Amino acid sequence: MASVTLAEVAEAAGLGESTVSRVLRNEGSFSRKARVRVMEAVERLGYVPNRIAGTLASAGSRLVAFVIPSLSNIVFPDLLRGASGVLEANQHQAVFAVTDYDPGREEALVAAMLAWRPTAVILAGFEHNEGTRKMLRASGRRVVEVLDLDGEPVDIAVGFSNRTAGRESAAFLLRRGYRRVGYVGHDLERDTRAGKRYASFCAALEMAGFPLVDRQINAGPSSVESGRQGLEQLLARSPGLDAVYFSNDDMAIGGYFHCLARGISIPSQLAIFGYNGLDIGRVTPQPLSTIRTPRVVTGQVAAELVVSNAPSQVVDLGFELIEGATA
Amino acid sequence: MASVTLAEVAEAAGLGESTVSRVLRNEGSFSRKARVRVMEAVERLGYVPNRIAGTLASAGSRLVAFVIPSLSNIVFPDLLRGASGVLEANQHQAVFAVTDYDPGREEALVAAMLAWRPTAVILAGFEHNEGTRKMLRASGRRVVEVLDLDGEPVDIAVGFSNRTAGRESAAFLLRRGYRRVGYVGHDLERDTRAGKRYASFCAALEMAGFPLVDRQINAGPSSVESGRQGLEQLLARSPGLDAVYFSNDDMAIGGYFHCLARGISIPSQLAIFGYNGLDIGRVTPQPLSTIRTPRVVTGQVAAELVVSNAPSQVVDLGFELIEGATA
DNA sequence: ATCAATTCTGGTAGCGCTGCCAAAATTTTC
DNA sequence: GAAAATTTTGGCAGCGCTACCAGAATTGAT
Repeated sequence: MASVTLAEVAEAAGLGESTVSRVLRNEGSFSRKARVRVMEAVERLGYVPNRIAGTLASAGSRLVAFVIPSLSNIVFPDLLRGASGVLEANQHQAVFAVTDYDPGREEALVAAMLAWRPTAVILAGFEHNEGTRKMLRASGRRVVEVLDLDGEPVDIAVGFSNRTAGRESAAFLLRRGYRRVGYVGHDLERDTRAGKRYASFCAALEMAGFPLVDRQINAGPSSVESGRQGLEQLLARSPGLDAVYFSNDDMAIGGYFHCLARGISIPSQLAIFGYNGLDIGRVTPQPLSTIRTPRVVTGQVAAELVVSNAPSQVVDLGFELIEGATA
Repeated sequence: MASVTLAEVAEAAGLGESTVSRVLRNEGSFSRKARVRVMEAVERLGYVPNRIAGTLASAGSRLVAFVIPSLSNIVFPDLLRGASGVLEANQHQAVFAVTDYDPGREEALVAAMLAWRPTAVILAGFEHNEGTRKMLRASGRRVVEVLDLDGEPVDIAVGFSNRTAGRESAAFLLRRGYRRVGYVGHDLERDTRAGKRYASFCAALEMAGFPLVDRQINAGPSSVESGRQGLEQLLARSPGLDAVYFSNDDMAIGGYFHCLARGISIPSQLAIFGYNGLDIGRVTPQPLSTIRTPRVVTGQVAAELVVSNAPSQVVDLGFELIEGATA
């Protein structure tokens, strides 16, 4: 339990603590001989440096905190995946907490994270409590808001515009000639990015003179199952639709399965359009029409900006519209 | 950024540091008046406790470290999801790092994690470098090895037996009358749990007198796409198969899509069996035959054992065979 | 009012490390 | 070989907090 300390290593190596510290951090100057003696002692004693103490002494925690809404939505594991590679390569660690789309929890979790004096706090989108925002600003930490661009960043923002994505999705469907369009989605109050896509999608349809015909919004998180049920419910009510926009690809794949099961032919009877560009959508018998978002890259870029202590900025990574074969 | 310290709060509240500390931790005794004065000062100054310092002083980091092979395989986000709820409810934080199925990286990352003196280290399976195991044992930290049961745990193990899963999958296919069975999988060297399932699956087939006919193992991680391609390659070589076992559900769904696209009727022409029990498999036009593993619960149980400082033990959470309609 | 029991409070020594500085050792220069 | 320049080294304060303990304040009993 009482783990080996740097002082013990110094003792064993017959050197001063500062010399050992310098060798271990490979910083400042020391002789070749000192390095060998230190390494030998470290090996022999099984010394593992204590970063807690190191951080306290030097005020730089090399911890990057992620406060994310969910882990069920693939978006967030992808984000973490992109970031963790970059962080590990730069001797940083990722800490995370899950808010479950609850701004109150988010506030509490941000406070808990700040207690670790992280290099940066990375969180999803711009919709935070005023308390959260205030804490972040007062913390002196770097703040990166990711996966959205439609809002006023605290410090850095990395992502893509959900409003633009919604608008372009509508434009695409209209270009393809669809006129009786419906929507199947999950909880929009909580997932504000999905909400933004929905709002601008509807606005674009309306502007073109073909407003949204009907929508089915199911409570709870997005899922394949919810998409399948949602489409079934929507079609029961509005059988005349010629296209359906889904809140994301999980939901869209669910809708796709519903059509397969019911023999609804895609896209001639019904067109399907998603959001995210999941791998699975490329391998379905008909590739899914969707928008591919750079989720992993968002994580990478956010991590790079943070480890390099870049200035405040907004990075638009854009997205790619995948025509696919379902719309 | 010189953040507010406890000493400043004490000054502002006109109290001693120890009193403030006690109030903030809600421990030991202090008057109602002291609490009010402290809270007022905290609020006014925007004080955020420094856990780094607190941990150093009290030797209990309330950090739980996850060292996992991947974030692309849904298994691991599910594990983290289960754990993070329990940890947050108990004022712990999750830290994680991704090894990419590389034991050398695992060793380095475990060392980096131990530098934070976490309450526990949670890692996947039993296959670690000798150095990793030695470090873990010497660390005095709790160690939880998850998602496997076939091995010698360092401390605690929580999960299910991959060998049993492989064996039961084979038994199921045999019971259903399949005799010419193939396998489509991803990199087995690296994903040792998939390797164990494969080995015991084959052994069970052999014992029954119907050894595996052919297999297609593609490099790289598991994915829907890899499953689809793998099945195509396998069938090109061995057209007479009547059932295929996939290394997991992602792969199996890929195979399912291949059959849909090629008009191979399931299960009469070809049966498909997966592993994991992903949600998506329940919603495909024909529900996927698979084994459902308690991934989220594994995370919850691991976290609970850790925060309650439970004794060393092995927890078998079992799994459920889902008959589905594809085999 | 007095004394004991109880509650509350503050001073201070670390926790293990890094940063600073001065001292010691080594190398270079003349 | 002495002086100057350079490299290497070690001592110690202090990062912000908690644990420990002694002392002050309050309460209760007599």
